[in-house]
Amino acid sequence: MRQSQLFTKTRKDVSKSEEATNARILLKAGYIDQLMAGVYTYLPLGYRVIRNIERIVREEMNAIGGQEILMPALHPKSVWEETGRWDTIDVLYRFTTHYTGMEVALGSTHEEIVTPTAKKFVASYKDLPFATYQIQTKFRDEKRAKSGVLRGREFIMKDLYSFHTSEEDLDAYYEKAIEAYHRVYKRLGIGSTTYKTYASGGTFSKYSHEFQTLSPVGEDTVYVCHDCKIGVNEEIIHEMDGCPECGAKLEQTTAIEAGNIFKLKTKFSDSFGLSFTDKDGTEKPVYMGCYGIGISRAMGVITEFFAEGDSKMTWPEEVAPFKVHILALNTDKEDVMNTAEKLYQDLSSTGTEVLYDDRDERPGSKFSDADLIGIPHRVVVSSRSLEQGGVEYNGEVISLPDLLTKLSA
RNA sequence: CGGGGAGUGGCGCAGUGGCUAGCGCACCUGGUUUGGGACCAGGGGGUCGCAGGUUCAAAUCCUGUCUCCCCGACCA
Repeated sequence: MRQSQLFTKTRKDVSKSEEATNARILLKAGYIDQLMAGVYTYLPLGYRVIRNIERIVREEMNAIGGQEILMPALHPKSVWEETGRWDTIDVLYRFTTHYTGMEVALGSTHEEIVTPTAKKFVASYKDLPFATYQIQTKFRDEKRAKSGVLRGREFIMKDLYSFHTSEEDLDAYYEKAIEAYHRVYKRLGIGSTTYKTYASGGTFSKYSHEFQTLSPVGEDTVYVCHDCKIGVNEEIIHEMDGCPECGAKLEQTTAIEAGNIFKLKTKFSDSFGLSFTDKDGTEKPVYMGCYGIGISRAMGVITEFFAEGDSKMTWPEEVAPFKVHILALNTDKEDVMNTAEKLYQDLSSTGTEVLYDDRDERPGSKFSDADLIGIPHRVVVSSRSLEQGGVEYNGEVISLPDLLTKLSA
């Protein structure tokens, strides 16, 4: 894309009252725009990041058999009454419609929706197991939205639900999901600091698991073993005598919750009467699991991890809005513009995603904007580089053919 | 929801009762510039969050209200 055509611009300043690094970087770089507390528009650059995160998550969910669907965000009161959660989830947006006086909710999670749907298709052990997921906007009436996109009232989330004939089958799938989650975080660039963390199982089971990205700005306190890359959530630390995997002493730190997986077992199956007839002819409840990843929060976590101050950022390759950023420095020089244009065309024709800064701006502005936007590969085309026989990449001048070989998709 | 801070051109800010509300950035016109956010000259853009009150006079004082940010509590 030609940067001159991008309708957003970078901003030199954002309000000093906004302290969160992810918010400052993403606002300054023109990735997001705030509508109200905890509610943001994803602008072209930001939405490209969101779609890249979604793509990675989709690929890994598909790899463990997840079938993608899209459920409603608008829910009738009745399904939430079935589980008794209409009155107990305080973050649930509830309201009465104007015309019909019907009471409805905006979805904060979707067990109440997916379970009745599954019931319509599950009758026999032959119909199980399966897993289905969606990537959708969730609504949660947080008492206090904060930290930029890390805790919003409206956010994008992937939620996968699995359905099984037995607890053993659920357990086996749960382990597969853990591996898939590790692959997701690795591809997001935060694999090395995202630890599987033991957390309270709530009413469902002994433990659930979170995926916690270690961060000084994290709002969760976790106790970690760096050798095993395992953590223990604050709420259950009293039950642990050390690392649950190797027994070593745990170190206290802060982290951002990047994912959360639960064994729901039969809690929701029981509420909705989701059962199947087994081989022996007896009726049994379906075992369920649920597995969440905050997509928009992941964008914030990645920003926090890769930002340097609030003016410099480098996106990991797979999530970056573009792979290559071409800066044409001397816009009044025909040979510079011709070379940059050819490079832009050649790279684009191989499928490489390129942001081409063709704007009539001074070099300083272009460098500053590029630092902020954070595209991982930067190519500088200038009179100086052409005199030296090529373009600049990674601090050295290389020829166009060599560059194309390196950066072509 | 408790505590704190803040709402003033598009953005960031200054302005503690008294001229026609300023500054930087951005924007428009002309010119000079071009390797780390250029410079000169000229120009446009504001019911000072909203509502009420006090006063000869309110961005400024008082009351209410809305909103944003931070801390805490909360976070199926």
